[in-house]
Amino acid sequence: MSEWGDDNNYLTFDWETSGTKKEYALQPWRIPQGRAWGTSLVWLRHDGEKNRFWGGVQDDEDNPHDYERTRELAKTMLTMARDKKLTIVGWNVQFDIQVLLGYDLEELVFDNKYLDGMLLWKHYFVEPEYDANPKNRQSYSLKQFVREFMPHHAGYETEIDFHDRSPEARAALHAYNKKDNIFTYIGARHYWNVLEPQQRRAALAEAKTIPMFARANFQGLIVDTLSSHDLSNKLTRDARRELKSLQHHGVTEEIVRSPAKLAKLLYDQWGLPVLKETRSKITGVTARSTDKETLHELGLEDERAKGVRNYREALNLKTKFADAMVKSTRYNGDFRVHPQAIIFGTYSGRLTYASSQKGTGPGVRAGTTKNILLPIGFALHQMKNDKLFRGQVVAPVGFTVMEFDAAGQEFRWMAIKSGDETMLQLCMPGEDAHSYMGAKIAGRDYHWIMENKEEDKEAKNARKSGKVGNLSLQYRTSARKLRVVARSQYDIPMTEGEAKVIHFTYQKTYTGVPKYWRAQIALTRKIGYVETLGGRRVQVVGDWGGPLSWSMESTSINYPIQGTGADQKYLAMACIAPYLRDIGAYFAWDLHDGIYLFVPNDKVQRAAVDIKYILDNLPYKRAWGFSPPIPLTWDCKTGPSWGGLRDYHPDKGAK
DNA sequence: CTCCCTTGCGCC
DNA sequence: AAAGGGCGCAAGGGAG
Repeated sequence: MSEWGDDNNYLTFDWETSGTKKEYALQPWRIPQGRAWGTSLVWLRHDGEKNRFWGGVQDDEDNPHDYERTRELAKTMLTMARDKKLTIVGWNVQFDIQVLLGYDLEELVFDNKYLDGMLLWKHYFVEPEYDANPKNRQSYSLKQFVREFMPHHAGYETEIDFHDRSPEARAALHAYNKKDNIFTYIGARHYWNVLEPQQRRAALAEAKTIPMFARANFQGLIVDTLSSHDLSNKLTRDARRELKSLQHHGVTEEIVRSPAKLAKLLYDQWGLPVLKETRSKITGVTARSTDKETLHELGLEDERAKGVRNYREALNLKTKFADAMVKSTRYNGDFRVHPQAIIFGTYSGRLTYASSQKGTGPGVRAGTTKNILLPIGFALHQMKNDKLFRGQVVAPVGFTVMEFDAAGQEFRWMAIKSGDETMLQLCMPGEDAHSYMGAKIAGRDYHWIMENKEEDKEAKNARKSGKVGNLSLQYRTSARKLRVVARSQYDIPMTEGEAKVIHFTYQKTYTGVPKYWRAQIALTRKIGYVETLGGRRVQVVGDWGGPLSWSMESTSINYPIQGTGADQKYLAMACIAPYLRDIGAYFAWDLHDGIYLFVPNDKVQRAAVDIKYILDNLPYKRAWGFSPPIPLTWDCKTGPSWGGLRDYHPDKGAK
């Protein structure tokens, strides 16, 4: 696919929405509940000469919203697009597709193909965000596009009231919607035309997944709130137990929740040694750290510090991952949570999930309002990897959760990108990279470790060290940091000397990796951007001798690995989409290297084989022009809930 | 009281 | 000199 081509092949569309509360306008899952609805639908075809609009206002004071009438209008659009084989174009079209789903048009939605101007813009220009302040982030909104490219139209959205039902206001809204269509058309065409061919391919693969994400966002996830209550109570008991043994030492909830107060207690009152300080990048102010790693180190010598760590953890987990689930299901009113997948939410192309929407609520003083966060979902990407926590998310009745995860994803892409012969060999069938690294570290025989890793303690520990090394050292981690991670996250005792040995052994074993680091940095400095195997790009420009140089170098190294992982995931989703539709399965959520599906119970056995076959044989050559030198395989797990996933074995599955 | 910034921390 | 990367969310603390 090259230039934009015949304008007649595209159709833009846009919904305006409202609700019984303003905030419901952005929550399409409330449409079936009657709490949200479309107020204006417009679609546009441009024939190269002039704009041809269709659509209409869907409610005002005189003509209240009629679900069936609105549905018929949307159906007309989707049917025409399907029959004429048009590409449907939107701006953040994932949202507008959710509205279509709200009108019960799923079959027609999936009969069509989509393109998204916002997505194309991101593919054209994305930069890493070294500035943590979200206010300074690049906006990719349609309004921002208009401000930048058509400044004479900037501010066309002011004066528009989405919730005023007077016929005059609705007429203005509808006219505004027409403008949105025109700008969407101009923006999408512009960004499509300026993309390089390989960027277009990456964008198209991603665009194919848009309806899958829209459906997942719309449907939400079912929460077993009884489990949530049990978990919440358990965490309350855990916290109380910890506090009981700590309160004689002056610990309170208020102190533990405050880093400043906790530092005073730990270091001034208890007189513990200060192992680490934090320094603000902005003000340069230092503070004595009370983070988890510090508490872990202190806890090796002092039981109280260990207790503080456990106490704080229980408090945090309860709020964020147990109570938040119940709160969200209550807010949504459908016993579901709707964490919203944001396609291309990161500069590396990986997804993010939003758990809340911005809204306003009553202020403390009468007649005032304040900004609040509406709990539409939960922090899916951060959910604790523990059965009790993940078990809260269950499959719908009649369905099974299936997980497919790309085996050793980052290790394999690093092997490919670095071309390191040892790494590549370790990705071949029958090899075990962690045993190999463990053998190198311990000075033992590789096959002895592999064969005895289950029974022999020495072999087991060696492999464990090898695993930490393989997982931690791919991206320039120091020996010191390795030790902290091993001790505080993997619970592996490690001296400074041992950490240095592992650090040294890693670079000695995979000599191609440090070479890749250097080459990648040099290349990026030269051309000013980094590229993935799927053709995705990120701009890296700035002062290579300045304070951001370490970050810029890291982007150069890291992006081809993480970004290619993202490409792989989108390609995987696009390739399994037709099969999922065939068997009545659907995409549920994503976790970077894992794809989670809801599959009808009686189709699980077949799907385990068929989907794995598709995924193990993805068309990298056709899609990216790249032939992997090693197998890129996927593992399959199944279960009744996220927390209940087990490795799938065809023999057991058949019983 | 509200808003903004920082710290800490969950995941891959 | 030393430095894994990518995120979003909860909570405290201080400015206004």
